Amino acid sequence: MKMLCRKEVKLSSKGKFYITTAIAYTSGKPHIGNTYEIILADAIARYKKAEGYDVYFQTGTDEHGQKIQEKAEATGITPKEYVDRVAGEVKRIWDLTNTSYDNFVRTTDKDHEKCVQKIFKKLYDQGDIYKGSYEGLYCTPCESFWTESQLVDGKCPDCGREVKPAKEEAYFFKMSKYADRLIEHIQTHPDFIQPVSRKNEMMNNFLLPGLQDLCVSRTSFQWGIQVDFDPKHVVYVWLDALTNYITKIGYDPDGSDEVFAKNWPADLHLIGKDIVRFHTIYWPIFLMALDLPLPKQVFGHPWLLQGGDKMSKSKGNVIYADDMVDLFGVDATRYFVLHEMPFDNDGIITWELVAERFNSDLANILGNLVNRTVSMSNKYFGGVVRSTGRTEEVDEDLKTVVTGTRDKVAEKMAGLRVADAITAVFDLFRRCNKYIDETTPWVLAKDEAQEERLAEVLYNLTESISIGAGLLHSFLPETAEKIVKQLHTGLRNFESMNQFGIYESGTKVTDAPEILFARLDVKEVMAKVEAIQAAQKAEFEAETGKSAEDTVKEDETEVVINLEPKEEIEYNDFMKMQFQVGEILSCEAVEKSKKLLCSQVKIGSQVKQIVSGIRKYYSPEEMVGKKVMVLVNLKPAKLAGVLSEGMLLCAEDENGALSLMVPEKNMTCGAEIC
RNA sequence: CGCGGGAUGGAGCAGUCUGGAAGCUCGUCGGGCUCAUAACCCGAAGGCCGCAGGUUCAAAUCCUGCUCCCGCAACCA
Repeated sequence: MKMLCRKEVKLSSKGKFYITTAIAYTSGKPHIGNTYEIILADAIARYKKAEGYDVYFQTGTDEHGQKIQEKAEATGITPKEYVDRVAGEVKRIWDLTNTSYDNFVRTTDKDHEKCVQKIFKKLYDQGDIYKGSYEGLYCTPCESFWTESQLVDGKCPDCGREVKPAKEEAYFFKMSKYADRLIEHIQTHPDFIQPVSRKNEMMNNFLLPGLQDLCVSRTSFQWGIQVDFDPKHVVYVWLDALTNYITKIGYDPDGSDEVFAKNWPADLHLIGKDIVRFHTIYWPIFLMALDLPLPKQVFGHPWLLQGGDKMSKSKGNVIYADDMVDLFGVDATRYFVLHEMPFDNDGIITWELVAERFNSDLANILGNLVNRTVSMSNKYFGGVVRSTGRTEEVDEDLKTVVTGTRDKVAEKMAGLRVADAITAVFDLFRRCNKYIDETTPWVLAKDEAQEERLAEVLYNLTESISIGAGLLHSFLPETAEKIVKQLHTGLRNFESMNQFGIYESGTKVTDAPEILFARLDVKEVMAKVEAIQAAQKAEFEAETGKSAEDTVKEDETEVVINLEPKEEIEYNDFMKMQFQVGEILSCEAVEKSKKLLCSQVKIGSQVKQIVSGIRKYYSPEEMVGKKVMVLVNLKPAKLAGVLSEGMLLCAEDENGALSLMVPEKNMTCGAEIC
């Protein structure tokens, strides 16, 4: 839902500000980490608007690619149906979090597709894109290319058949042609890549060693934008996705419209740190080739991580914006992601942390402040707030802090330090709480002679809160509006937020103050969280078919694993495999790997070297002396360069944890297992 | 030696580029207050800033080595 109560934009605009988020890949429902990006962009967009910029804010979805084609096939629907569904979901969540984007683009939009085709043609005609071939090892039945290292015993990892060296026709973009220009641009524009640590990463890893030409077409799948002059090719990902930033604001190789002329170049591309490379290398080079100016700034924000565990649906610990909004509300969700995200490092989100933040910051500091202030006005003056001029020295510091907050926020926002900006606003509210303690209105109320002073104190508080609410509006729009509504005033414009005394004296505040954020019982929250997690697990099981029917529903503590049944085998097939008890004589970690252990295993009178991926679960020391189950006649293979002549058998649980299979009674080394 | 990121009081983070008394929020403990949502305000405890060296008058910050974590890559026989 777009915000309605936007203040009329001053004509003295500071100029335009075009901000984009990365478009979300429609391979699944976005979790809170993805949602963070759009909320962050929204806060910046709203803030810039408040400052007087003419803001254009674009987001959307990236809907092409092999993965999506496969997902759709697996679900039994067309790719278009699939992306319609997911894009709808993405948009729903973006709207749920009250983000004020101006344009929601989809890469399946016809005008975008058409424009990408034109761009592709133009780049081809001018020689930046050329036809070449992609070389690798090809498995004909699977229609897949594999690299040497992906092969299993020299054969296709999917079907096990022979592969042969082959070439696939593909179009490539001549990256190297523009590399020098890009390097110079990066070096002469220190703000281009933010934070700076990412800039060094790009220079050292990709630009300085020399850029490879980029493959920009594929023939191995169809779900993409067709290359119109060579229909068996589709345009490959980045040329399709990145160009949304221009195609959807009116770029056209044959002549762009005035919207494009006004907004391009983008002022800020807000993206995740994982795609910095594409936005600071390939994208600028595409733009150079199109003879367009480069975006002014690319900010690669860090990730929001689930504490302890990695987010995974099977564990039921993925946090979605919907659930957060259900439990805490829209603004609390926005507050958490905006306030808790570090600038440079990854941040941590847990339900407990969100609940804690909710209570201490939103309920205690802010909500309670508004409530107690409004209540006192009602109690002592029938709700009328008036300035009497009975100032005292103690007022000065309050006013200094309050009027200084706007510029503090401005300074933080200029550096995209959104978390620090929001902290500055809360410092204002903290100062107000302290002011109440310093002035003790309830004491003044007992002395009739102090009535004028008491009125002034409450006026100062009300005025401070309305300034705070104004500054809060970019971050927590609904809350800010609720506050000024209770104070019976409007949102203040940015210009005047460093001036004290604008709240109209004599205004009557609401006589029924609404609780902005009701304190939460963390235990109750966690009980609801458990229900959410259980539901998520159930959904996962239903989707994957894993243990859905077989798991006894009422016994939730019992976790079982059901596998896809493999095809039935003959006894002879079984007899082909030779299992024996082996004794581990020695064991050491494989140097080049993090997961592998290399064991010398005594089987009968011979000793075999066996490499296993169990380092996470067993130390080399504890391996020694164990009698384990070994598949002996497996064809030897090299792992991380080390020869392995068999396989140690393990059981794997639902979390991927491994346990070696050992004989239940002591067995002689070399005993056959059958 | 695959690439990269990280390690700061119980928790979450700033500070590191541009060396100069170790900071913020939460939690804990003690006190104050009662207008308010058991909220607010004040105070205290709690850190050899991962380890070991080096540069410097001075190092969380710069340099070297090491350990441990986390992504990616590879691989999980």
